[in-house]
Amino acid sequence: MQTLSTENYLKAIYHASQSASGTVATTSIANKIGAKPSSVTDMFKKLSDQKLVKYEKYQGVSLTSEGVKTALRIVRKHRLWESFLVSHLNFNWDEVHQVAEQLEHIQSEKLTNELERFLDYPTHDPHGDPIPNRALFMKSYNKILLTELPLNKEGVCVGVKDNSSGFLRYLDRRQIGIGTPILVLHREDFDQSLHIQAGNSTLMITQKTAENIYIKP
Amino acid sequence: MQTLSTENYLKAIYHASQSASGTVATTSIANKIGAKPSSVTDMFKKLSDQKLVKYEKYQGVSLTSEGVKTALRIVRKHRLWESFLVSHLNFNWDEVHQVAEQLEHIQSEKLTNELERFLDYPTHDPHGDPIPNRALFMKSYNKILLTELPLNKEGVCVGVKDNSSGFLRYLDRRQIGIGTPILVLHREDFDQSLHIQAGNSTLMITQKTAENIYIKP
DNA sequence: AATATTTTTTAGACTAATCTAAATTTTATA
DNA sequence: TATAAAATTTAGATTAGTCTAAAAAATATT
Repeated sequence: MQTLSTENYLKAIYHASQSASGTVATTSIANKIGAKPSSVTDMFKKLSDQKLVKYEKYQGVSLTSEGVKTALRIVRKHRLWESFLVSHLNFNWDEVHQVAEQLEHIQSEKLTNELERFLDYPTHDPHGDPIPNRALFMKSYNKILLTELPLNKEGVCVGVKDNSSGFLRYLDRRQIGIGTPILVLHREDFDQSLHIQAGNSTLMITQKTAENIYIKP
Repeated sequence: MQTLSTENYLKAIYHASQSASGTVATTSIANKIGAKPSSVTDMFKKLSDQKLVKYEKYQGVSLTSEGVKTALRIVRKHRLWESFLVSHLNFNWDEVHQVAEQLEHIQSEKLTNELERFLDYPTHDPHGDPIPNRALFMKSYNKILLTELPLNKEGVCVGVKDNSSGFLRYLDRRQIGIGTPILVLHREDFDQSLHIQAGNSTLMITQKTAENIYIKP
């Protein structure tokens, strides 16, 4: 049985190892968790004793297969709860994260599985991230960044890289959301900004914005 | 902001002061919480510093009005979640308590209020206990124990005193639940056992059982 | 009322998770 | 490759919540 703290570490290590390859560094987890590197080292040792991570001094950590399973169980709960909050409790996609951070720690397999059934087995959460099923298996779209979408090729927004509520609310104002059809009309050579058609409206977005939007071509 | 532990103490004190009058004793809380009396004393001091309880050495505690409010906020969440689990997630009334014990600590006013709306403002949980509304106000039925229901006077089961899953499953087997119409056919002088009509079936129940069933006459 | 029993509190210790400051190792740079 | 900088670990301290054992107070009993 994990504590709240160990669950948060496992999840942070899981997410960190998704973006970077190889092992995960102490400081990167310290930043994610909001703790000092020395505390992270202590926790790495503890998780290593429990065989949830492989840890070698000064060499960072990687999740064992048991560690991955534990992390995925938490990710599964997090994303199911986010889906519930948006679909039934009138939460906006930029409001769900903080609450789901708490709900993901509730221990009850029945609860998780019944919630999944109630939601009719969703495959993706409100940010477009895939939801692990009961067997902890998930398939993600074959997605690209909006910066990589060729000119005049129709695509659909299927997710965002940056989940911060600032960015999500910005997208709301631009009327861009999961499922919005997107077409790149022009790419400005000078600053890589894009003129796009999003749904019915035409608008300009910066390179930075485009780097945080996932597209299914 | 309360911790998980202080919230559990406040709730325990609240429930204890519902049944007994006057102040609540150290040992009674120790038993409810499953902690040693010395730990309870420590916590009483802490809660007293926070002005959530009135505490005098060797004299037990009572909740301040702020303490009552905090406790009721937790009770509200507990009962709303229990209602949700039964009405939408296929939980039986004997399975909800343990999960609700975790869910009641989730901090999000929006979540609580939206859940209440989603459930269409329920007034009672699956055990017949009243749910405090947003203003923390609740009204309970004018209920009596089944032992007090006069012979041949029609009543309806509106709650149970003992919420243990053993008792609840026993009632399930007898097909007694919230809303079941009950009529006392005969009261045995010898051992105070009752012959009752519950719904369509006639059955015998012990005094102990009758003492744990609430009836609205 | 004196004594015995029970309840409650105090004192001191323990664990998990954190911190700061110092020491060590790795990585980058001149 | 030697040195500087950055990352990581160790050592020791802190906090919240708990415990045990002993002391003190309240309550019950003779």
